[in-house]
Amino acid sequence: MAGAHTLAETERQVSELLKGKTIDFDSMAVVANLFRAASAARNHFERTVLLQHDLSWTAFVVLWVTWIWEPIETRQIAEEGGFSKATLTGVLGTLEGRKLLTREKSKEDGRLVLVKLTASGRKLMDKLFPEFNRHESEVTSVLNKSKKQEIAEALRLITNYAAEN
Amino acid sequence: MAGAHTLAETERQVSELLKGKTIDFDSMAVVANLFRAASAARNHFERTVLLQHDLSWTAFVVLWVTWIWEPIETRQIAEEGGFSKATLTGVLGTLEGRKLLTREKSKEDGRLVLVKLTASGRKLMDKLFPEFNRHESEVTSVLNKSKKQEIAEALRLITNYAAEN
DNA sequence: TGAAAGTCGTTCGGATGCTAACAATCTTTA
DNA sequence: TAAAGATTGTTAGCATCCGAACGACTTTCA
Repeated sequence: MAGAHTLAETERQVSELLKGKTIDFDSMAVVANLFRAASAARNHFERTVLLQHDLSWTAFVVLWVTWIWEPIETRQIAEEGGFSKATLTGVLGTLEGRKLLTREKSKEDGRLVLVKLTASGRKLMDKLFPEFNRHESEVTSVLNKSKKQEIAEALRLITNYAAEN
Repeated sequence: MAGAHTLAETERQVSELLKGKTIDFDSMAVVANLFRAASAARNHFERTVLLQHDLSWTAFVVLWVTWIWEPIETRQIAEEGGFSKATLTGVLGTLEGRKLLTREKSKEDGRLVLVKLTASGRKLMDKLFPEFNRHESEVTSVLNKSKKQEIAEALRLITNYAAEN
């Protein structure tokens, strides 16, 4: 990642290509860097913590959300994780096969499926999450505490806007 | 997207699960919201601007990078876009089939392939990018100008760190 | 009450993405 | 110069992901 060209060069080229038309460069920079950062961070986590536990990114997110909120309905996992329910079905199958979690029909509503971690899954996350969190600290170590809080809040605003429109 | 639980609830649960162990919540919030925002924004762009032009996210990125830097080597497209060269080969095939760009062997170095937009591809981007940029403005409209610049810079720092480690 | 509408998780088919292996080409080295 | 090594784009095989259609179940409402 980390494009070979600087942002300034990119802006110069874009304004050259669109002479006359008005472009919002500040917004362009936010969006471009948002995707770069997410992609680079995901690659970093996959290469480091996740690979040694043989977990894909999505599998980790599923375990994380379940670990925090179990018992949890599958639709909630999909919503929190940001992927489709079709994708989730496959990942749940894999993780269930590895005995890291269980699926169980809800008694109150026969349409729902409840997901829980197994003892083995819980043991994994007790070890894995602190490890993952250390890498989160590393990756964001270029920012101080108040900056982190600002960024998190700003990203949350973007998420809310984009999800609702 | 936009998880059903608030950040505060998540933090409370995590600290309950990991009693005694120290967790860096500020960094956790940055990373969690980074992925939420990227996913929500990408979905938003795909639903709105990209769908009506029958372009996938990756296809759009390829066109965008090529539009700005043509003629450009394929390895540069992959680097700027953040995907593998194998992925790029497929997307280039699709876009070449739709006559939006061309591939051409380099004369200086027989291993390289140079990519250019066709007149039709250039016409598309002249129209599409301003449209896309209006949506970038919208999605980030919750931030003022100086905030946008801060966020962009912070994300760039994260990208650089993650890409190098 | 009972039929229509809504919601849930799963399945299916297809698109997308990656790693590893490969052939073509260039560079290095002795 | 000739062989070994490095680099590039493509291919093949595999995993992941999504939208649409579906069956099971619940809710609505007349």
